[in-house]
Amino acid sequence: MPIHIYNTLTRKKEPFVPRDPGRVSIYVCGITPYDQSHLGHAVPSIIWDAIRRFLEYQGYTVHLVQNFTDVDDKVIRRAQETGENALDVSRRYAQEYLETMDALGVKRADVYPRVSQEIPAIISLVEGLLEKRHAYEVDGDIYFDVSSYPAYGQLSGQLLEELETGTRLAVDERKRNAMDFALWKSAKPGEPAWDSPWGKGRPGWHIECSAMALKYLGNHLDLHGGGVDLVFPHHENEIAQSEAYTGEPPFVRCWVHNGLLQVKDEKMSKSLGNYTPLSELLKEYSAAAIRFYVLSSHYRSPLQFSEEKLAEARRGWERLSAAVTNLQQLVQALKDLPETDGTDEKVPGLRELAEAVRFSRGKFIASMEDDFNTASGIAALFELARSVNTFADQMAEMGDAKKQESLPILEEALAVFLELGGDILGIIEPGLPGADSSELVEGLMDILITVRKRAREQKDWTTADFIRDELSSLGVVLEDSPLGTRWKL
RNA sequence: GGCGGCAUAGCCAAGUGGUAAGGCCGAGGUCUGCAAAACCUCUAUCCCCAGUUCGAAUCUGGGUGCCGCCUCCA
Repeated sequence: MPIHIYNTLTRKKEPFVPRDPGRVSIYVCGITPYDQSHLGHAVPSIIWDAIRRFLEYQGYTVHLVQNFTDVDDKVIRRAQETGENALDVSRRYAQEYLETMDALGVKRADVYPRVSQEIPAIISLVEGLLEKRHAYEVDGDIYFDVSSYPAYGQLSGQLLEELETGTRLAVDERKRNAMDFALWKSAKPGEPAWDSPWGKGRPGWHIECSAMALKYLGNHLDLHGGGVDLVFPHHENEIAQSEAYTGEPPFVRCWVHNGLLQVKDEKMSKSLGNYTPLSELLKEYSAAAIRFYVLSSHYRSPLQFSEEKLAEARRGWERLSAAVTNLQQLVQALKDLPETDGTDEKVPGLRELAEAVRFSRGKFIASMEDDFNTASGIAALFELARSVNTFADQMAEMGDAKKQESLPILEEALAVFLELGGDILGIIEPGLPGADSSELVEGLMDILITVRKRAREQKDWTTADFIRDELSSLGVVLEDSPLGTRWKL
């Protein structure tokens, strides 16, 4: 099955065929860095991270570009409030954004272009549009003439006439058409400005994405992403100006929009002030748990946020996560077993386990191929977790030979978790519990567990429970599984 | 007013024609010295109405409710 992706432009799932075989070009609308990042910003980052990793897993070479709109009304306003230089403000928040995304395990894009660094590309794009009479100048401002581009409205399904009558803002009298939008704004005092053929000024809002996308990814990108709130007017305008400029539609082969994060039925946004900074959330929740929460619903659905929901997601994630670390420990223990001569006897449940491994991998891949259905993919991992746990429960009664016989299948199961849940979704963290603790700690834990084991053998429950309780108060949990005692922090 | 989208159990959430994945919470059970973990069992006919069909959560029409966009926003 080829990958199918829902294309906002056609409102259908379409087979994914990249322009160049084996290579995928992706442009994702980035943030306007004027304040702290919140979960709403992380949603597209996490989603696109998963998409990108999946495409790479499938063998594609991905070229990912994500911009920073660092020259913008809000950045300027913030700078004026704090008395800073606008570019210093955006640089600081852009840096914070990148660090936060790192903390969330989001792989970096190949390029993070910034408006302030791309002025020449923007100017030449505006010049081209003027030459082709898709734009006009009024007092140092340049506007895009929407009437010059007949397909305007194709992405959002809006008709130009309807848009005009529905305009909520007072229309600038100097514009030819109410929907015309600024490509270039003449300089105002105190604002960052650059020289241009039309005097000092700065780019309008939409033009930068076209300029950067065309510059870094060419005239026909494979995928262009962003939140649904950007469909109109931002992406609509991007299409108009890009295609008017290149004369080679389509600018984008497939438009991909994610649903918005909502808080109490409103979208989370800086302007509504209903957000928790990501830096705060990351103190409470692991990156993997946050990713799990975001990826446990489909990317196009709106996602309801609340601490309770995040905490609920974390409980689910913990079970999955625990299943994997237990499996890792089990595989390790089996490898340490003394050599046996093997056995001809059938290992009960092993065939079923092998089947479950095969099924889960297949279901996961098929889910991701079907419009990146991460929710369904995660379900496949849970199903495998249960199969593995069931099998592990049965292993207590097996001899060493049968246990060793099971090792290859268990390793395969582990590989499924690590590759699909780990490498692709980033919700499974490899590494055994306490793997980062010192050898001394490891050694001491072994001693404590052995002492407790001896106490239990002599039914000295007081000593056994004392060890467990004291460790517990230090945050170390002991679990007596049929295959031995394991510990975790 | 216009344009998009959504509506599945107490909660979260998959599922686009064949008789409801998965997770959380809850109840009962198995295992265990106890605990924890794990496993097993149980909990929905899919917002309403009409229609198409042998058959619909899934398609069509009409309602109702909610969200997003039309102004900066991922």
